[in-house]
Amino acid sequence: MPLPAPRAGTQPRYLQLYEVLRSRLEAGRWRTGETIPSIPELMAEFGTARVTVRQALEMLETEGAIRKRRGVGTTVERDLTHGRWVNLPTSLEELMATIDTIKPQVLNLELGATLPEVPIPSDERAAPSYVRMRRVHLRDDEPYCLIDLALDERIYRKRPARFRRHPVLSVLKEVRGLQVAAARQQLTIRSADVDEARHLSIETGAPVADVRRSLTDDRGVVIYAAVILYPSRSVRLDMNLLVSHKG
Amino acid sequence: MPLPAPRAGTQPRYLQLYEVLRSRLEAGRWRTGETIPSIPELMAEFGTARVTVRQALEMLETEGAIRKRRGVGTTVERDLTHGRWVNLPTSLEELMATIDTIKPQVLNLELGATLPEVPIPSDERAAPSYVRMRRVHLRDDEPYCLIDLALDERIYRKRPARFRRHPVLSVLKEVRGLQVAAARQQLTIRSADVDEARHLSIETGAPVADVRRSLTDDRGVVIYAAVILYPSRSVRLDMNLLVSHKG
DNA sequence: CTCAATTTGTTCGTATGTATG
DNA sequence: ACATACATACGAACAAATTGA
Repeated sequence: MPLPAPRAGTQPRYLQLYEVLRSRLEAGRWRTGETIPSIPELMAEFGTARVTVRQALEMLETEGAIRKRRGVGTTVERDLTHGRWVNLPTSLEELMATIDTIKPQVLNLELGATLPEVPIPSDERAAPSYVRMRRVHLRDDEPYCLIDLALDERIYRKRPARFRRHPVLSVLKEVRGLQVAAARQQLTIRSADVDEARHLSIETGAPVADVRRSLTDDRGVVIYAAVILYPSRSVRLDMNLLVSHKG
Repeated sequence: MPLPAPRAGTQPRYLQLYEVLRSRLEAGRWRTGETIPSIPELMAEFGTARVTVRQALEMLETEGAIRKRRGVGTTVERDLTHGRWVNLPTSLEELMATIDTIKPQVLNLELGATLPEVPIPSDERAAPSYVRMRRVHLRDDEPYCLIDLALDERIYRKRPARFRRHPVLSVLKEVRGLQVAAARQQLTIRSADVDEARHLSIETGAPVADVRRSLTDDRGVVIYAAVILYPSRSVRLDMNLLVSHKG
C-alpha cells in the first residue's frame, strides 16, 4: 500500500528545499568548486524522495549556481554569497546621501493631499497640505522598492521638478533654512497586497519589508512622511548599537 | 472549455489570499464588527474561484478573526491591529534592559568553542575560547526566537549558572570591570532551515529575521557574538534616525 | 406577508501539480 | 517511466439564510 504523501507544510517540498539550499549557498556554507551533500544525503536530511531533491537541484542548476555531474557529485559553480542587498539607512546622514543616480518612476502625483498612515508622536502636527507621490525605484531596470510619500507642499514648490525626478531626501538637503529636528523610521515584515506585488514583480502574499519614515522640523511640523516597501529578501540593516540620541 | 488553473506563483492561492487579508486586518482596514467585502467581490479582486476565497476565510474564522453568516456577510470579530511584535532593540541600553523574566531553554552547551559566523571588523580579534550555547526563548510557552551564541569563556566562568539561566546581555551588566567599546547588529531576512523551523514551530523555508550581534571590549576582543532567529512576521524595529555614533 | 436581491453554504465534475514508491 | 494518492483550483449550479422594499 503506497503511503500518502505527508505534506509537512503548504509550500511544495521541492521549493522548500530549493529555498533552504539557496540560503545555504548565500550563507557561504560551501565554497565555489566544493561538493555539496549527495542526493541520498539530502534525501535523508529532508526526508523527501529522490525526484524531489533532483527537482530542487535542477532549479539551482538552471540558475547556474551549481553543477551536477554523474559519478562526481554536485559542485558549487557560482558564488552567491555577495547577495544583492539593499542596505537600509539607519541614520539621517546615510538617508540623505542616497545616490542621486536613482531615477524614480512616478506612478501617481497628487497636490493638496494628506499624510499616509505613518506613526506620528502626539506632540507633532501635520502641515496644511502635502504633495503625495507614489513611485517605483528601479535598479538595473528592476523594481526594488515602492514608495508612497508625502512632502510638505510649501517645500515641494521650491523645487517641484527636482523633487519629482529625484529621491526626495537627497533634494531636501539643497533646501535652505530647513531644520530637521526629529527623524524616525519603523520596520515591520508583512504580506504584499495584489497591486504592491505587481509593482515589485513579486508574488501576492510574499513577505515585504514595510518601512515607515517621518521627518519633523524644529516647529514640530511633519514635513515628510513615507511608506516604503521592499521585497524582504533584499533588505539588510546594519546597526551600530553604541549611539547617543540627539535632542 | 475550462481554463487551466494558472498558478500565478508557487504559494497556493488560498494561502496568498489568507496572508493578504490577514495583513489588512492587522493594518486595521476594517473595525471590529464591520463587514468585509463579500465573497463575489473578493473573487473579482483576486481573480479566484468561490471555493478558494472560502478556504482563506475559513482559516481566518478558525483563528477567530472573522465570522461568516449566511445572508449577512463576513464581519470582523477579533482586533488584530495590536499584533504582538517583538521590538528589536536598536541600542545597547535597550538590549541590556531585556526583561529578566525570560527563561531561555538551553538546547546545547559547549565549552572551548569558537565564534559563530558573525561579521567582525578586521581590527577586532577573537577571545582564546568561548562558551557556545544554543537556546530557545519562550513567550507564553510559545517559542519566539532561537539563539546561537558565544560568550568569552573567562567572562562566563564568573557567573556560569546565571549565564545559563538568563539572557546573557542582562547578566553581562552585572559583571564588574567590563568595558564595551563596540556593539553592532545586522539584520537580514532569509529562509528557515529544517531544524531552525522545528525549534520555532514554523514551516521549513518560511521567512525569518536573521540578526547577528557582536560586542567588543576596549582591547578589541570580541566578548560576545550571537545569531538570533525570529519568525519575521513578529519582528518590529523602531529607529531614531537622528543619532551620533560613539567612538 | 411576499418577493427579490444579496450573501454565504454545498456539491459536482474536471484539470493540473506534487510526491511517493 | 509509471501507477497511485492527495492537494489545489476552476467553473457552475443549486441550497439556505437574511434583509429590505
